Amino acid sequence: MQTSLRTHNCGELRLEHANQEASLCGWVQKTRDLGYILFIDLRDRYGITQISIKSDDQKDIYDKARKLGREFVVNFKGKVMERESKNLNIPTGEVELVPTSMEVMNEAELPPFLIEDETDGLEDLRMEYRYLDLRRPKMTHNFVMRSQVMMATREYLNKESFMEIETPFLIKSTPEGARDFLVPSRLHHGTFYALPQSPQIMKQLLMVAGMDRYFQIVKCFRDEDFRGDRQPEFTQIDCEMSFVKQDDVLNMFEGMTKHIFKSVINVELPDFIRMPYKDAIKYYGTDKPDLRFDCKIVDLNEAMGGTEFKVFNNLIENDGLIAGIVAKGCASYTRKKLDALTNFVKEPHLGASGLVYVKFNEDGTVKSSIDKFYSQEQLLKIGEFAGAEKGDLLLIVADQLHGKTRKILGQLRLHMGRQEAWIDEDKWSVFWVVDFPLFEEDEESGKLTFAHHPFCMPDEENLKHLYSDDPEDLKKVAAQSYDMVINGNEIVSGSIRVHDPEIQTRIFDILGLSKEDQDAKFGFMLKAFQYGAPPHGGCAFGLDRFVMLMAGESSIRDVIAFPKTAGGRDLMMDAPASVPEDNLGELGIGLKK
RNA sequence: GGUCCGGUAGUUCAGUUGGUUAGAAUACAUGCCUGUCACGCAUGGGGUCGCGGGUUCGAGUCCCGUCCGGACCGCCA
Repeated sequence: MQTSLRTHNCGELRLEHANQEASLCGWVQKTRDLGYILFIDLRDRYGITQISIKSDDQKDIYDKARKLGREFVVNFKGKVMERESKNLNIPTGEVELVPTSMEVMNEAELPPFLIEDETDGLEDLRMEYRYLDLRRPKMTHNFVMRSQVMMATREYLNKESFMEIETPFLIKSTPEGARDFLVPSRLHHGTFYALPQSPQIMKQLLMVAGMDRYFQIVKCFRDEDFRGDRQPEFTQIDCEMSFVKQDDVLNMFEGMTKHIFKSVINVELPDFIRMPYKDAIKYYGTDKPDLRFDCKIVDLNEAMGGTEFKVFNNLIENDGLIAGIVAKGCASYTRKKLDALTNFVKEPHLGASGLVYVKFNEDGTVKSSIDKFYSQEQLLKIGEFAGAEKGDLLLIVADQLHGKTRKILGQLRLHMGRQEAWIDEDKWSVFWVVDFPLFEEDEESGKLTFAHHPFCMPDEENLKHLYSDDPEDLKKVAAQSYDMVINGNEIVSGSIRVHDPEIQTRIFDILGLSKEDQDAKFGFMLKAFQYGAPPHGGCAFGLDRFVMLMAGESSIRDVIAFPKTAGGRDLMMDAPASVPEDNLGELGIGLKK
């Protein structure tokens, strides 16, 4: 760490350096003046080192140092000494620097919040003074980790012959999915560039261009409403490979993920399971299950019939779905707790009509909300069917729509997992979900849309169904697409792509895209495919979320250097902002009054 | 686009049916303190109660509007 201003950084001095001369530069985090002695915590990116100044030994420095304010930038030169009383909580805690000289390199205004791990500032204030927030050791650590993830990515992909190629940010708007950010063209009034939502089409064209293996750590832009975990601009590790089948892609990026985990946080991940999409939905009610705890959804239609309970009988007759989860050890739940769970599933966004509970008490008795309709024996049988043991609580949801029942139970499962602390925070759940459907039917409207994006290759087995006009046949078509799920978060998404212009055109047709639209939006792509497109596929990692999980943070804002608020504002530079009317005129734009 | 919560000292918050001089903690300043590391003790300074309008003898408090922040729904192939 030697430079012309310092010999060491603030994180590296140890007992072995005792009695050596050292020069340290950093920020004053805190001073503790005991009268005869003054302690200063000097901080930089690497850590904190204590400076110790006695008033009788170093009167001049002591008097000057007492006037240091928080966040002053200071250089101390002196001798490293073993401390009289050590602080084993920090790596440098066995030594301190006893200075023979002090230079204030820059003074600082009093910062608006405490620049320590446990800050008193709320998020908006931290955003406005982001450069101060980033000085906090916790934040610094997140960005060290982010950098390491990017380095490990490049290291791995470089070894595997991937090329890093930049693709343009000013492209054509192709509103296939989310809203585009638009950039007006000054030279061609009335026309607009769009910022890419992802380099999807460009990377496919790079495969047509014969680049064979491409990657890019790249910003993507989406002009949707934002959330705590969603930003208008975010970073993807975007990857694509030629002459591959699905397994090749899965193996490659499973390897990369293991490499990153090993080199950044020293975790050895076991081989990833590959869970069919259908199973994910069936057992966990979501396409991104958190497998750090078990608790699968159990279908109960065949166990719940044959009684006087009309609600369930009707559902069984009409092919509805009754299903439940077994909450281990929760039979002792009070009325209040059960009511809270009922309210949870009844919330509008889940919309359950109710929640049935069956308590399998430790003494062998059974208590349920459907005691009126089911005998103890019947309930015990149902419990056996569901795999519930003494002390367990069976929670049952039923709805005509299968998808809805499973979604509710999936959410309830997660809720219980958090509430009962079933999730082992030291554990990692990393695996692939595969065999997504190509098309998805909205259960309420019955409309057919693509589940992933329209460039996914149908699986070979069901390719023939693609040319059927029957929606039921179309729904059988699976896509060669896959997601990597980490602790219940979709971190990677990818597919084998369509490289045959005929199949691509057919998929656009099915989606109801007119020939004119196809030509206007994707003509250049369809044309390129006529000039020898290789079979290819790839994926994209959501870097922000990936780093967030590794750093143990709950918001991607904590791993993005200068993030925006939920309203899409940058509080530090105060963007977006208005521009002078002249500038708009140049662009051929007028504002609505 | 919708629903809800919030905006009071540098900061985090409290502030009773509308009623004297708007409080606490922390931060800051000054002094004291022989080893602190959340140092301790004492004293002190610090407020356009987001902004605009209204009701009222009187508004931090009630009403309307507006701006900002947050949570959630829709949206996010």
